[in-house]
Amino acid sequence: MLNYKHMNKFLKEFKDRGFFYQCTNENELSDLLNKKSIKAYIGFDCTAESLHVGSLLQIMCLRLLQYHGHQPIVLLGGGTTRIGDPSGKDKTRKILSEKEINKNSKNIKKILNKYLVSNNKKTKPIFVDNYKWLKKLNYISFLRDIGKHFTINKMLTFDSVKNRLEREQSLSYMEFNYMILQAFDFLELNKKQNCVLQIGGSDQWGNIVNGVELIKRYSEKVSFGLTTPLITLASGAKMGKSADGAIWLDEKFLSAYDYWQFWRNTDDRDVIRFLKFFTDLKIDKIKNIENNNINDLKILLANEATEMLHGKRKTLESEKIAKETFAENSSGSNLPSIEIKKDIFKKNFYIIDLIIISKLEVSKSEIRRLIKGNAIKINNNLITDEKLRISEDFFNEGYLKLSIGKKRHIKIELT
RNA sequence: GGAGGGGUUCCAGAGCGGUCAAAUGGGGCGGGCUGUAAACCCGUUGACUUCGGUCUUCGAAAGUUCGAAUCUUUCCCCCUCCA
Repeated sequence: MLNYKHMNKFLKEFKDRGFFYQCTNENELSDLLNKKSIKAYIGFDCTAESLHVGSLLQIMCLRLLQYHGHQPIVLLGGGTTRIGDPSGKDKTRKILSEKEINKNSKNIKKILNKYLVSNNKKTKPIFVDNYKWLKKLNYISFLRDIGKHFTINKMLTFDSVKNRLEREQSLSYMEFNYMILQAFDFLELNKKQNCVLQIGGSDQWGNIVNGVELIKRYSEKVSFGLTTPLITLASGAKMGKSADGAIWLDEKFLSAYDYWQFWRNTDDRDVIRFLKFFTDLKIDKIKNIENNNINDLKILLANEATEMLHGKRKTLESEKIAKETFAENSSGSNLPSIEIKKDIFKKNFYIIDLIIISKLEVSKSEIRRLIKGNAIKINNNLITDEKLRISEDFFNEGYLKLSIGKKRHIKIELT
């Protein structure tokens, strides 16, 4: 075991932050990192239009890499997405069209750029798409050059394959090849970019090791693999899913305020862990504040995480809105707002219509249920009559605050 | 190619001629307690409603019947076993 003192700084912080799960050869990697700057890569699937917090840990790995003077390579899996990674999946997933994959790839790149900006040429992220080389593969020569290095015997022992077979779920030949292609990616990046390290989630271990071995056999060169643990929440749920689905890293799908709220609502038990995972705060600093008021820590977490993605201005704004709506219970000048015209009151205009217009709810039945359940408030006054007619009288200084439950609020302005 | 099993509301999974908008669990939502936490308790969870009901759902289409998620036929899709 490596002496902690001599361990490479990047690797040390990687461990201190809880990023570390497995490494193909820790000592050697540490030595190499001590000697020089390297290039390391992480692959991202292009299955969805945006990344969500499930991928955030990987992104933070790349950031940490940059911080320590190494260069991240982001591999957009335009080619492998066409195949589908069977790791951790019970079923073959649907195959995406070319157009979708390209669109996804572009969007994902945009998000990653927010996290990986760098003026330093040496740590500037390199983006590559494996479709570029995978599409050119020639089947016969690929089998001869690459395929010969893989034995079926071994491939059958990998969890991704084994699980499928054990559960008697079919695994297509196409998916079976995924790991070979990923190994080939690593080889390609090793040859072309001199990339010597692949990082990934623990579910990628098998795929990564394959790459390391392929490079050894094919090029007789040493390379490394490093994996991060699968993050589960204290509640046992998978990271990244919430009420309305995934916590997207794209403002188009999830507003900065909602993103901020996601972090603000972190389970007590996860807060310190998440500060280490998802903020740039130094470990020492985190140790110092560990026993601070838990809610202050949550706000800190929310601020740090949101600023990294959405910038300072939107973060401050989110914090302010939150403060106004939760702490002061005021109308919240920065609340999301919509406008309605005075004319609308000429006809009967009920509370239900108001909520429909606010888009906070789309179903009238659901709104009726909410009213019965004491969930609807106007200007902090509980509404119990579903036939309540809304008039100008409800507006103070030209606006009104509509609330559903404790967490959904909107400002409605009269024009 | 042969033999079986199956597709049910967000998910899992009951129902197998009327009492079925469909058990139960999970999840979600709302309320209570609190700290915008956890745990716990309660309510709710197709749409519309003048709150009487009305309309649309059980892979798709057609049919039997007073009446179908439940029966028949055809089609589509998934799975298992044998060759």
